[in-house]
Amino acid sequence: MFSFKRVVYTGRVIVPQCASLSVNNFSACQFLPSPKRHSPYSSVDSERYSSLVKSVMSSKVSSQTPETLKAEDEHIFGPVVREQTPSSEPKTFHPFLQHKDTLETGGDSRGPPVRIPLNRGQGGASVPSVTRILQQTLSPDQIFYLDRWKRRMIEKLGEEGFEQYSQALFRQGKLFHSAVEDALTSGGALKRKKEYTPEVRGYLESISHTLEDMSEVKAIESAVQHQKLNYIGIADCVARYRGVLCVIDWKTSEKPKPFLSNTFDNPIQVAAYAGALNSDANYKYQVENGLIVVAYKDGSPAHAHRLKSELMLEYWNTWLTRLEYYNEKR
DNA sequence: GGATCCTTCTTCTTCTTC
Repeated sequence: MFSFKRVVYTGRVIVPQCASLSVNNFSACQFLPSPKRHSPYSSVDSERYSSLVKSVMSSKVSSQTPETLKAEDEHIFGPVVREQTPSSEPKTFHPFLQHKDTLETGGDSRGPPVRIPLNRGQGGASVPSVTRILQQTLSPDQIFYLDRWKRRMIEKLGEEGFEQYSQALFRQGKLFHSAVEDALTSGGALKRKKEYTPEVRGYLESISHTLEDMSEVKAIESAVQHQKLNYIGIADCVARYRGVLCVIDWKTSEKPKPFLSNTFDNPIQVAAYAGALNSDANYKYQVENGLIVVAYKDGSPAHAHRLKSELMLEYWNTWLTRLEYYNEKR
């Protein structure tokens, strides 16, 4: 095998023509067999070039990161006059919970779940949605990594292939959502496997253990609106998970997401829905907790990330800063 | 009927040993 030391030893960086190679070519040449003795590079001052080797070796495809790009840009174009990015604390405080008298229990109603349709009648299209706001207030780093991912995918699949791939991801997500909806409205019981299309079978198997922990489904695909803060959204589900009332978001994912930190802005989305629901007169109860369920196509057990009330409050603050940022930008 | 909306997804990478 090739150890790092050996790569340094083969020391391709010292060859001037290597400098003109693309990083791709460079990474290909690093895997050339390394002669153990009498190497023409053995006299190389490897210490002197170690940082260069390190920087080139630090990425298979590109050593660029948001930081290096920023530094590079500043060097070439001078310092950037940057748009204000969201701070960690919102400027104005808005309560996450509203009327404390209706807190938690959510009453004793055990009827069928509600499904409040989105009514854009009065507010019109001017009321922005949670996904729109999150999409438009991504951090520079998020934009960088998403762009890079897209670029690489297009290189691999071509423009058309990438379009099809994206559409397939969306279609799977939608099918999965409606299958879960179906299962929840029929009392939490999944149908027999055969009754689902192959596209969603694995995902449903993946979440089956979480459905067992679900009870008292109160709302499904239901619109929420924050009158004061002026935003809308559609919450996937409100139900009890292991006895705790939660706003629940179902996600499908190609990659495993075992940690909450793997879910990017999903917790902010859940907190935004919960905060809106708590202020929305259509709902006669308050929800303090959240749940993100990440389902996998191969049927492996879904990851269920619980957002307890303290954490929800933190994400609520993050949401408020994103919302402020969005409103300032407009 | 057409247009628009909400949502559906996508990021996280560096280190150098056996």
